[in-house]
Amino acid sequence: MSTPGRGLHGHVLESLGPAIAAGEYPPGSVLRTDELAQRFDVSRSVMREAVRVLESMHLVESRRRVGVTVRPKAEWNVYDPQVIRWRLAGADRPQQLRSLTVLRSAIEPVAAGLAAKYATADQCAELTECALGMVAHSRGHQLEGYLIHDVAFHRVILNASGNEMFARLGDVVAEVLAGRTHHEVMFEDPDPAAVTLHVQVAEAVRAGDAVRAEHLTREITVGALQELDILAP
Amino acid sequence: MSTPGRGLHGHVLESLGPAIAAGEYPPGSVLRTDELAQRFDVSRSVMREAVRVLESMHLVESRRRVGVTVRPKAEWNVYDPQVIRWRLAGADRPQQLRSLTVLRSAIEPVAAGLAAKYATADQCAELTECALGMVAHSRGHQLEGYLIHDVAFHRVILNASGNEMFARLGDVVAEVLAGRTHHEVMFEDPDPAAVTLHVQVAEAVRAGDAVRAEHLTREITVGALQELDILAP
DNA sequence: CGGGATCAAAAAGTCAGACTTATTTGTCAC
DNA sequence: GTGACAAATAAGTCTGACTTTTTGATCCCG
Repeated sequence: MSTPGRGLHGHVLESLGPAIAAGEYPPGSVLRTDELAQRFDVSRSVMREAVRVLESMHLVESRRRVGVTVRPKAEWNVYDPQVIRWRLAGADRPQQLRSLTVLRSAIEPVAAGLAAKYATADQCAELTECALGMVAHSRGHQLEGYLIHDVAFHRVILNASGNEMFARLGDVVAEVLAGRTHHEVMFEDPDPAAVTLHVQVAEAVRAGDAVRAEHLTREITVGALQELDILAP
Repeated sequence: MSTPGRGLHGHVLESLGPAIAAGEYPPGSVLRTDELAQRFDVSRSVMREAVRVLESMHLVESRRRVGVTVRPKAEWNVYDPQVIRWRLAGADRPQQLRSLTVLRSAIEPVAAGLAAKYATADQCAELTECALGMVAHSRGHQLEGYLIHDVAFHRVILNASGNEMFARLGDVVAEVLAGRTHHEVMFEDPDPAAVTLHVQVAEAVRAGDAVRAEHLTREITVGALQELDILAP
């Protein structure tokens, strides 16, 4: 999506990264650089660069006389967009989508509250535009058009929060929303209640009503949690 | 803290990474691999590995015939623990601490609510132990002892939430709390109200009262925001 | 039989040099 | 001015030799 396999080492990463992220190599598995270089038909230099990148993501650890060992999932840099993409592309997809949705449910309401305080006039306008776009595509199986505006809406909220950490979650939210539309069962038009909520959030942000924007966004994320059957007994 | 400069390329990273993270090279600055290799007195192979790591963090972009260009801060992988550490070590420290504290204020209350539902008996016991440790070190300038138990407390909450994304923020929270104790003005004993809140959170989690755990934790994070003068007009 | 020192093998780490390739920039003709 | 072509440049790649660390086995001695 953003960083295709640029260069040979990138090509290797796109093959090896998803495999590790999918758990094909159990934690503690040992790989050898030379063997990998042969397998992917690249020089050791290239293979070493790829291993360095995997190491920086905490997916593997390289030690002398031992080799390249796969680290347990609990140590991975799970916020690395590349790792997230790799996990979403493999067997870990369901769990990844669930944990990301819970993350969204924590972040987005707070971000919306901040956006109500700090959003610029341009951002307010863009937000309203997105909400109207969602309304326009909410009926008649225009799921792709709806998705585009939905993603844009949440990106604007996260950016307008003024918090750099929130802003960088835009890509993650985009992946979750896209995943929901493309992979999960989504034959019907989006829930009208959700569409209304987005419009109301845009209004609240424009009005500078932080409490209301946060509350409404929380309702949106609760809906997202319910879609994945993440509920409290 | 966790990954000291292992190997030559790690040594280079520990020097170059903080410099870039501190903004010493404005976005768009162009570095050349050969020149860097000379400057750090390493071979090009080693320098290339270091550049690859910086590239995977989205701190720089390497392009043929151009060189290694520094990317704008908005594109950095700001959730990479290494990047966070580098930024905390440099001129960006205040802004980084603020944005991380806002992040905490979004995540931790939700995590505490989930912990109330999913915490094991062991985790509840550990939580109580941490809270008691905080009480024990809350008076008489035992800041270091207090910090240790404070960090452990929040780690347990994040782990007990059962969400892998939350769990991986333990290190970040530890950095923030340590930073507050060590760098900011912290001559006095911790706020007694905050200590009480931690004890109450432990109780709520043990009792399985998610709403109460979330609400109490929100009070704790509001206090943290106030310490940094992050308030709403 | 146990324990510590020593030694050998294994794999990553490092370096140097030659070569390839893509990209930019400048130039020249049209 | 515009288009094509050529030169310069810096990253990218490969190879081979060498070093260093770590492990694990062996051997000697108590």
